[in-house]
Amino acid sequence: MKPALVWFRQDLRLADNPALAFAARSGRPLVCLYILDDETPGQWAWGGAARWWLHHSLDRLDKSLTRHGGHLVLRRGDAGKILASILKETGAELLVWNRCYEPFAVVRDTTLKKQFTDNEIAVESFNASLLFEPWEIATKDGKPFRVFTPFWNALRQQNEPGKPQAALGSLHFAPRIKSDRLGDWDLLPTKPDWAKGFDWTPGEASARRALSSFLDEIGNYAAARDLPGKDGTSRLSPHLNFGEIGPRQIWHAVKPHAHARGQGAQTFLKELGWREFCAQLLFYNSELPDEPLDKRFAKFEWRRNKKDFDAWRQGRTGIPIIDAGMRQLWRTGWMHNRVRMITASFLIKHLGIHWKDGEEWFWDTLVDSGLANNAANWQWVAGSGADAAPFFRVFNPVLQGEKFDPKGEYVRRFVPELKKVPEKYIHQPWKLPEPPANYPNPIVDLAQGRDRALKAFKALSQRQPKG
DNA sequence: TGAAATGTTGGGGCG
DNA sequence: ACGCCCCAACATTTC
Repeated sequence: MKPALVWFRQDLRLADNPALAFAARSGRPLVCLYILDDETPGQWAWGGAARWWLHHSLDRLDKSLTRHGGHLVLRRGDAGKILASILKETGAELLVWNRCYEPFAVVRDTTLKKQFTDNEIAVESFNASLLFEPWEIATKDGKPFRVFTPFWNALRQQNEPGKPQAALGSLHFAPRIKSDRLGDWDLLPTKPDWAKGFDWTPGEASARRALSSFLDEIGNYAAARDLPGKDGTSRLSPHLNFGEIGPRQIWHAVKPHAHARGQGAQTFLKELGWREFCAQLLFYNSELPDEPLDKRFAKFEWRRNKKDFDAWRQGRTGIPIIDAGMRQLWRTGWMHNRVRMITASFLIKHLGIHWKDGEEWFWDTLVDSGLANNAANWQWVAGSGADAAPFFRVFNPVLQGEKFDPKGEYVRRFVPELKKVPEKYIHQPWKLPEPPANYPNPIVDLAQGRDRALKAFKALSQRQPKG
């Protein structure tokens, strides 16, 4: 029997993997392939931290396949060319994949499906990375939603998302073919090894452990998730980003907790809803990562200030909660969600710097930098996105710090210069009679920054109707 | 998934 | 005892 080619992309798992399951059930010997395609995505090829994750995740996937007697074939370059050559090399007559929803991926995959089908190759694609297809959740007149709450209500009125597929028994594989060596892809940092502080274990098994330990604490999620000094979030995002675990597996594991006391499970399911909402926004608005959804923002005059931007990136703005967040990001490849909102608001509003600059930095430094989430959320903070924060909503990083990191645990963990600052001043050390000499003064006066932002954004909001 | 300014209320001090 | 003022505490409005 001719082989089936399984093209892995953002579904680096064996469980609940409909494409893999379909290929296995076909009875054909399997060729499992991952292509590092940096050409198709253009600017949005995986950033540095995501590449670190990808390296380890591919390594884990290969080991899982090895346990089943197979291996993962690695190739690098334009996906279409590589697929064509492997189809020829192996004689495979069936090609399967799980769908990606980034606009460039949709274009590529649609073209390839037609091209290969025309050449007598059976091509099947599946949904492994969303609860529902973007086109399955629509308004009464069939349009995509622009506001989260009605989107969420519509999602909840659907039948339950499909149950995850049971784990596969045995797999059998086609003879081994040539593969790149993972180490030759240079996905890991070298010069400075900035990933040495990453406290993550990529891979499907680790994803499942993360889910299971999160479920033990999910009752506290509603309140604990806002406290960056606590470990109250699921930390599933990078696992989801590469599909080491699927949203349906998570949904059905969390659902039984949704009737217990406390809002934890419900609140968390809603976060999965935001993920779906972002995916839909990008699916229907291909310009989302690059252009403001609200066209009034197209001519907005952002400040260009390299010095301020560098201070933000490097976590030396002189505002403790901002610096703690930016340093957590650089050191661990991840930032607590509450602090993502605060740091993003500070960059956009207090510093007046373009949200795209922030978006690109997060893209490069986050291990969970999904295109849809990253773009939609930056635009949300900027006020140019869907269901966006109004322009006048400016986070005060001092108040946010006092509210959500009242003892300064989080700040002290990532900003050692402030370790000894008393609680009262931990979020505004410049008010100390003698501020720590090795910690910078604020690069912007918070009241002035807020004022400048309000003026600029107010002028913009009066310009013309939304586009 | 804000913050600050402004308005209102009501208890207590005090003449 | 009463009215006046002060000012938390809370609510509403505005940016």
